[in-house]
Order: sequence, then C-alpha cells, then structure tokens
Amino acid sequence: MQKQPTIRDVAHAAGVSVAVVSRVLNPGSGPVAAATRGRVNDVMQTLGYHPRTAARELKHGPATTLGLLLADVSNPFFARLADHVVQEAHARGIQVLLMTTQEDDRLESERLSTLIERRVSGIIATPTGNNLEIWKKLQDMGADVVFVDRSIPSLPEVDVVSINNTESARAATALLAAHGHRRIGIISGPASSTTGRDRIAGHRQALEAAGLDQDDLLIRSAAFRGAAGGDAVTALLSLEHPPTALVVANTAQVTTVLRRLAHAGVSIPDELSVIVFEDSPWTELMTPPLTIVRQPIDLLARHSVQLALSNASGQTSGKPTTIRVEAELIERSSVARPGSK
Amino acid sequence: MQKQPTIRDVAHAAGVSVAVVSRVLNPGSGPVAAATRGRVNDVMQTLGYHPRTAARELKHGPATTLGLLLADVSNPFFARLADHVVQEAHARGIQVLLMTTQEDDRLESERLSTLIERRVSGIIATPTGNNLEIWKKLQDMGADVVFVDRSIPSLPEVDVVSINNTESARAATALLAAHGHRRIGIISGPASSTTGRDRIAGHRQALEAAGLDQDDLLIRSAAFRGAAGGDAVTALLSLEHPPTALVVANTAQVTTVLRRLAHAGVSIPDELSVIVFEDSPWTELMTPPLTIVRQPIDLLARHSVQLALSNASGQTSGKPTTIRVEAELIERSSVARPGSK
DNA sequence: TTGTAAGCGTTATCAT
DNA sequence: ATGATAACGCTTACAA
Repeated sequence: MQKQPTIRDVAHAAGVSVAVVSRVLNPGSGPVAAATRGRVNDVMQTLGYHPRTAARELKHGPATTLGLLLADVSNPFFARLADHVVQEAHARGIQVLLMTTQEDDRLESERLSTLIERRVSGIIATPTGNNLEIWKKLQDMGADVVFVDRSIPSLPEVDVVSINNTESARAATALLAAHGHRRIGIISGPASSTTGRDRIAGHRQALEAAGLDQDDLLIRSAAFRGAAGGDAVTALLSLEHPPTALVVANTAQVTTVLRRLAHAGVSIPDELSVIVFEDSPWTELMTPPLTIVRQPIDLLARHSVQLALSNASGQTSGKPTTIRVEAELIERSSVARPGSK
Repeated sequence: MQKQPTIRDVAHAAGVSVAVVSRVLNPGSGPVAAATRGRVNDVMQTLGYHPRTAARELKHGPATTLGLLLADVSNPFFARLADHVVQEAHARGIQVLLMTTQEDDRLESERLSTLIERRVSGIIATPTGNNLEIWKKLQDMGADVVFVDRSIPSLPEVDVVSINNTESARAATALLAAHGHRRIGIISGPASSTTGRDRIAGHRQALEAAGLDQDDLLIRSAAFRGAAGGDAVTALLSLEHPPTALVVANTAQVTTVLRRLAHAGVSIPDELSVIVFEDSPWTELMTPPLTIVRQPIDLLARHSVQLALSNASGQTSGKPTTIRVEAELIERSSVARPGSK
C-alpha cells in the first residue's frame, strides 16, 4: 500500500481540526454540526480516506480481532467450523485471524505468542493438549480463551464448547448393540485427547449397558494425522475374532478407514456395520449411505464466538462455562444385523 | 486481556532506557552489551512481556498480515486452499486474516474495507466478479492483490494464480469423447465467473476437435451456491436426447449433482459417464471411484502467497503476473463407453 | 460546536 | 553502549 491519507489530511482539506474528523468517524463520541459532518464525509470520500486500525487499536485494546487456532483446516469438520466462526464474528463486526497447529505443540506455542502480541480480544482453539503452561499464563493474563471440540481437563478454568462426546459414542455403540452386534470395535482419537477418551468411555458405557464383553483389542486410539486409522482397521480385521461392527469416532481418520476397508474388500454392512463421526455430504452418497453422528457445527461456532466475545466485554462471569450441544445420530444404511452375509 | 507490561516497564525494571530494550527486541538495530541484553531478556521473561503488534504496525506498514478473502470455507477446495495459504504464510512469519464473502458482493466490499483499514500487506482473493471499482481503487492504492482460482478479465492489472481451466475442461471432455461419447454435458460455474466461462470454452474446444455437435442444451451454468447443480441435472436428464456423459466443472456443486443423480437412479458409468472437478478423498471411495480433475492446491497457495508478499516487498514488478499451474486428470472408474448398459 | 494537546507502545535519530 | 525524544495515526479530555 502507498502513502495513505491520514486523519490530518482530511481535517486540513475540510478546514476543521482532527478532533472533529474523529468525531464524525466515531458517531456518539461528541457533537458535530450536520453541515460540518457532511463536508468532512465528502472529503473523506474524495480523498479515499480509511482510518487505520493499528492506530485505533493502540489506544484501547482491540475488541476487533479474534484468534482462531485450529489443528488444520483441510479437515472438513474444522473447515466448516472456521466458516461459521468467521460468519458469526463478521456479524458482530469483528475479524478472525486464522492459525493452524498441525497438531504440533511447538507450532501451537508459536501461534499463541503471536496471538498474544496482537492482543486479540479472544481466542477460540482446538488445543493439542500440551503447552499447559502457556494456556495457564494466558488465562492469568485475563485472555478470553474458549476451547472448542476438545478441551484440557487439567485446565478446568477455561470455557469449553463441544458436543457431549461420551453420550454420542454411547448412542452409536448402543445402536449397533441393538442390532444384535456383540463384537463392536471403535477407532477413536488419541488417548491424549478428550474427544478420544470421552468417546471411548461412551462406547464402554454402551457395551456395559448391553451386557457385552469389553475386549480392549477392539478399542483403537488413532492419531489425528497420518494413516493411523487405516492401520487400526488392518489390526482389527486381522484379529482372531474381528468385530462385526465399527464406530469410527475419529473424524480426521474416517476416509483413511473407509479406504482401507474398501481395499480389504470388506462389504458394508454385510460383513461390517459402520457408524462414522462425520457429516460430509459425501457420507450420504456412499454405497451404502453411511449412518453418521452429526455435530451441530453452527451451534459450536455460535457459542464459541459468543463466549470469546462476552468474556472480552468485561463480563468476566467468574465461573468458567462449559457448553455441551447435542450431536445427532442419523441412521442411514451402513448398519445391519450381524452375519447377514 | 489485562493491562500488559510495556516496553517502559521492562526498561524500568531492567534499569535501562526503552531504546535499549527496543534494540534487544530488534537485533541488528543497534549495539547492546551482552550483559545488558541478558538482563533485559531476563526481565522480559519474568514480566511476561510481549511487544504489542499494533504499536509496531503504527510505525511502519505491517508487512505481517495477509488478507485471505474466500467465497466460503465450507467448500473443501477453498478450505484446503486456506490451509495451505496459512501454512505458507506462517512459514514466512506472517499471519492470515480470513474473510468470507458467501459470493455476495455486498459482503465482499465490506470485507475489503476492513482489509484496507488494517493496511494488510497483501490480499489473496477469489473475487465475486463485481465490485470492480473497489478492486481498481485497491490497485491504485498500490495494494498487493492476487486473484486465485478465478479472476476478473476487466482487471488485467491484477496478478492471477489458477489452473488452466480451459485446458482442464478440454482434457476432460476429450477423454469422454475418446470413449465414444457423442452427447457430452457439462455443468459449470456461472457464466459471470472466469472459471465457468473458461471451462465451457475448453469443453467446446474438445467437442470441436472431436467433430461433435455443439448442443447448447447440454451446457449448464449453475450458481456456486444453492441447489443449482441438482436442478441442472434434472434438466439434462429430461432432455429429449439426454447426455451419455457429464463433466461437473463446478466444484461447489459436485455433491448436489451426485445426489440428484443418485435420487434419479442413474447408474454410473453404465447410464452416464462422469468426470468431476473435485479432489476430495471421498471421490475415490465412491462406487464407482470417480474420475476427477485434481487441482494442485499446494501450488496455487504457494504462488499466491509468494506474489502477494513479493509485491509487498516493494518489488513492484510493474507487469502483472499470471501463473497457470497444471491440473491433473485422474482416471478411475466413472467413465465407460456409452450404451454399455 | 470546535480546537488543542496529551497520550497509546514502538522504533529510530541524535546526542552523549 | 546507552539515553532522550520525536514521530506513527488516532482518540479524548479539557478548553475555547
């Protein structure tokens, strides 16, 4: 960008003082004669004047920028989350600085630093699970942090917005059990993640409620990145007693799991019933259409932005808020009775 | 965020002047005794000091923020583009302000305003095609704009990074023709978009090269948003002489098209051969696996960031740059000879 | 109603 | 090697 006109240029051209220009810039900050206002506005127009955000932010904290720290935006779940967060934020006149961690705590801490330096008014994040000290420092600094999707148990002070992971997984496994499956596998996120742990817990609850054996061999924690999901499938299939049903509770690994299943020639649902945590339009286009657990991404986004911003408004509620929205189990055709081959 | 320590607090606590602190903050900006540097660093550490970006930006223009203006991040293509842009930017130490337009020019112009106010060092955008005056003004201001994916023909001064849309569509249609299809349909983006127009042009080239009739009824321009793709399918299928092959060149409408096809009970590729412009992992998981046109998103992102930033560095090459990267036609199983039903 | 001037937190220029 | 101090562009008491 070239040398842009400043508020002084406008003032001079309009034959008024900078204070007056500032007042027409910020209506309500002081009186301005209608005639003057008109003239000033005209000048701004012809000069192509745009107030410089950096200068404004320098005075008061910038209640105008939100940091969105996601693992990765290639993952459609996070992408849609980002989309909604951005829209919610824009609706409130605030902008979003998008950062990604690739699930790498080193990168996460770097991103957090720049977020701090920018004095963002709030941070919405899917934490890697590490960098405990930094998160702590952040909340000590009075930063308005909201964890979305996942959380960090040892940081109970932070606001959290997510689905009820335990219940969602419980419902999925329960549906499978209700169809008569006795050997139900689950591929979830890493044990270090709350989503991974909670979904496994829900799975176990359903197993217990249905009076089924808890075979730990059927429970697989797969990393979010890489081919972990596919490997878990292979391991599961080569078991002496392989599962007849599978819950894929690791959204980031759904396609790798399905690919491996396809390569292995496993037919769904005849040989294996499947439920996935994933709500892409593609799930419905599969053969057969997949039974899924759908997360209400719009709600996750809305609440996250709300929290991140309400806290910023000084409404330090004191108590940390945890919002759990309901996920929806959508039955399609990838679940059948076992042995229906 | 609470009241944070400033450079003055650090200076005071370390028993030096702010100038010294600034020098340790910006190595190379001046000499600092090793001992002093150590002391200052310690103080910064214990005080938890972070230099405020807004203040820095106030001095010199912020070569530290990039605006990324996309139509919508729910679209996996744009999502992956965003992901790569963010990574490329971070690798260069610069941050990304993510904005979306929902293909709405009103929103686009608002977003552009805030980008201007922030004096971002560059803007990477998928323009709606309107707001001509604003884009013009932007380049007059010396802003570093890069159009990615699409462009605006009447703005030849702007850098553009995209695949060769004409050639990509030509290759797709040519493949279909080579399989013996004589009635090949195409569903592309709106005629107002360069991608829409170029891909249709490529389609026509292939038709001509193959000596086939140009039936305009087989050419459908569908809006990026909404159910336009599905409607186009219905229209195509109800033709007296429906196509035996279809190129879906509107990435945003691929799933709606496939859904409509599925509902209509059209079997692929027996009744209809299909090629889609889309590179989601899901395309390979479909039955049958889809033949696709893959865009090298990483290259699009890398070049975009490079251009947006190199221009910013004052390297005003003068001439606008247009970079066309090659898309890849990946043959899978959704294309067969016609009438193989 | 309008103008003056003191910051906001950094960087950079000159002195010392 | 270090220290004052004047910007940077804007907001905001406080005067006029």
